[in-house]
Amino acid sequence: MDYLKGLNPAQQAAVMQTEGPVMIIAGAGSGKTRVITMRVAHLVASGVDAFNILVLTFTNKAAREMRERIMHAVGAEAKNVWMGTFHSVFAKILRVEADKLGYPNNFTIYDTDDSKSVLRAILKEMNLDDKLYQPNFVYNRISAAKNNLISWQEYQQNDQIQADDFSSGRGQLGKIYETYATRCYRAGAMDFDDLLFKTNELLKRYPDVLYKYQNKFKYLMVDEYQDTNFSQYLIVKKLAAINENICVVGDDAQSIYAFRGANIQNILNFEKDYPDLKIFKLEQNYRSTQNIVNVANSIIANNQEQLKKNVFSEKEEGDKIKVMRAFSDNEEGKIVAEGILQERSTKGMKWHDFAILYRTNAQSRSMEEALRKLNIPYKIYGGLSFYQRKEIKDLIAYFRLTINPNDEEAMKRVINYPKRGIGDTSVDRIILAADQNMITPWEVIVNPSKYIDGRSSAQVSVFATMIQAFAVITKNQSAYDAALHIAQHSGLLKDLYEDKSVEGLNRYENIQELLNGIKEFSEREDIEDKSLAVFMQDVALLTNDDKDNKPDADTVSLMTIHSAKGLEFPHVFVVGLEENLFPSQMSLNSRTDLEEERRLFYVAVTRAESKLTISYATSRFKFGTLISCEPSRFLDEIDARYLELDFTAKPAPSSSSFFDDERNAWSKRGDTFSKPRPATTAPVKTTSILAKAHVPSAGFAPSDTSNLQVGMEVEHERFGFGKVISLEGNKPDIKATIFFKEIGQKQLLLKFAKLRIVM
DNA sequence: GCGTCTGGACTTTTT
DNA sequence: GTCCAGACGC
Repeated sequence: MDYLKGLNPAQQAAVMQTEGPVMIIAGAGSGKTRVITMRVAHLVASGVDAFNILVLTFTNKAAREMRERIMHAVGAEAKNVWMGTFHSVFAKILRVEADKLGYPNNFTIYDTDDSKSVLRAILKEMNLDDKLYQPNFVYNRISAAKNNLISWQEYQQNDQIQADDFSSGRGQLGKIYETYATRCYRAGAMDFDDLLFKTNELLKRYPDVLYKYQNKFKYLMVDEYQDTNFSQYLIVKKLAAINENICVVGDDAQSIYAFRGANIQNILNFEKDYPDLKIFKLEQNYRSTQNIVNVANSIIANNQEQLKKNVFSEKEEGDKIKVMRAFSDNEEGKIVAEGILQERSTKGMKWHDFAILYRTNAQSRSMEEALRKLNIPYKIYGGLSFYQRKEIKDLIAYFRLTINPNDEEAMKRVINYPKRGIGDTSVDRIILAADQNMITPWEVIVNPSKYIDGRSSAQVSVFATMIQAFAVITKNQSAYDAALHIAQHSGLLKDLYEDKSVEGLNRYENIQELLNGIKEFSEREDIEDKSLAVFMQDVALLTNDDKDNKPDADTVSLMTIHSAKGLEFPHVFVVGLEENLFPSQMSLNSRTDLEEERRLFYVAVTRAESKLTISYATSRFKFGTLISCEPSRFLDEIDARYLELDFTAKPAPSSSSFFDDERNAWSKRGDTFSKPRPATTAPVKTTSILAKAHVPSAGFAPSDTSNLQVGMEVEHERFGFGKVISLEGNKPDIKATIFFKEIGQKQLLLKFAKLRIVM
């Protein structure tokens, strides 16, 4: 019972309660991962076969870390525990059962780019306005439907949905969904949401299959349960239905994926599903100082929807939370970088003790620049992953097509790369012929002369023969030999080799790196089938941190708050605490969204172990223009006694004197952060003299207009002063009718119009 | 069919 | 400010 050592009573109780439904509400930093791993260890130690345990997580990283820790606790037996992300575990099951749903076992997994590309093609074919039907929007709509287990048939038959779509002028969405689903099916492809959607279909249509897995997975555990969507919820519920040995772990306060369909109700309502549920609350935070925990508590207290809990720390009180103000995004970077430099030398800390967390990826730029200037080593997490690089996707597309020749997206990607004289027109003809003859594009490609006229059909045949040859090699040789052969004989390696630019060199190296990765795979002892097809099974599900994973490097970490979930750092900087940025302006329309932003802030704050610094800038570049910013409402929500304000930052010397006015204005302000700033102190933007009817006031700068209200007075660069008469339309496309004193009434799209709010 | 140019969109988060 | 898709010209 070694594993019980060092656990507090609540943690021990949660570990020991192995039978029946269990919910563990785990506050931030309360040793959640430890409890899960020890619980698995305990199950194995008390005689449960590791093969009968399923642990579901949301990220590969969480799964990997947990497996390592369980290995540490119970040894090699840990390998037999089924453990992985929802997507990877059910992809694995679907590979076995795919034929029941009419899919090949070697089905392709379409990533988001593939899905959007399919959608773009469909929108084009249907001749739909891509402003009204933006691929992003359509994708999210279909994704939301799938996550709520609404098939395209149900989508089309649902009166409520249809009414919504028609009233927004997007009546074709149901048809698009249908075509998209059919197209994916034809290509033998599932998108991310399908992996869950189709699993549900499988378990519903085949009770015997359900029964098989219910008996296989006698013990289920779900990490980050607050992030499950309906589709995931139902899979878990079904699998657990016989044994009811289900343990979910989560923290409602850290639910930050509602935008992806996560339903916080899944955790809030868990009790209703399992009346004899045992609930354990882990409330002691072992990570952070009391001040940090208190600040976090005071933030989350502003949310209405939450499970009551009392997170506390018995660590030292710690430093107060420092709030820094900068005058621009660049200056914010500078004071953060300087802060790190100073802290490191005075306290003897390492670079890797620091993390900079931001709301949006775009904010990394100013941070990077500042860090580079001071020669501070850093690493950006998230962002473009290795597998999303163009050259990697190209080579992988060859692999995909070789393994599943019906993979239409892969085909489109490589049929003319490197150039082989099969242009867009030919590709369009191939797809058209496939549609007309009710066959797949690949069937056209293998027999082009039969379906499309002469000119490019010779080249198409050569291409087909090449891919068929790749397929033979892939069947008979190891993953590495096949991959190398494909890279060489497709011409891709040569094409990259000939590009001697810095980026070209880089791309070539990346391909080498991918091939090295495949080589490692080919040399692994623990896998029987070392074919390229097996290597490819998980590739679509891999992300950032699976590659270039060097935890030993001593660097400052930069990442979005979302990707920081589950991590901790001694000193955390949370930057960009400004209205419309954090909380994001997309979240300001509903309480639910705003509460999610607040939980996000909670997550950010609770990453810090001993020191937390928060910063905001009073102006920032957005879409290439300088706008002025208000401090975030979240700052006001923090109990002031935990804060220490540091407004010593000096404006950059190049700035003009208005900054002094600004500073005076700020120093006069009272206890709250968010008092409306006087309009006259807007930062100077040197405007070109396009003014004709109107000369803009000195220091004219566009305000952020996302909160523009009817009745407000505004100034337009050219139209002069006016009053807002009405506002219509939704979020990004709000149209304002403004009556200008000099030129009369005008309608302006807010996202384009550069308006300064006068009052 | 291919290369270059340009207008428009993007900036909320990711398996 | 940057990137990409689509348009245009060769």
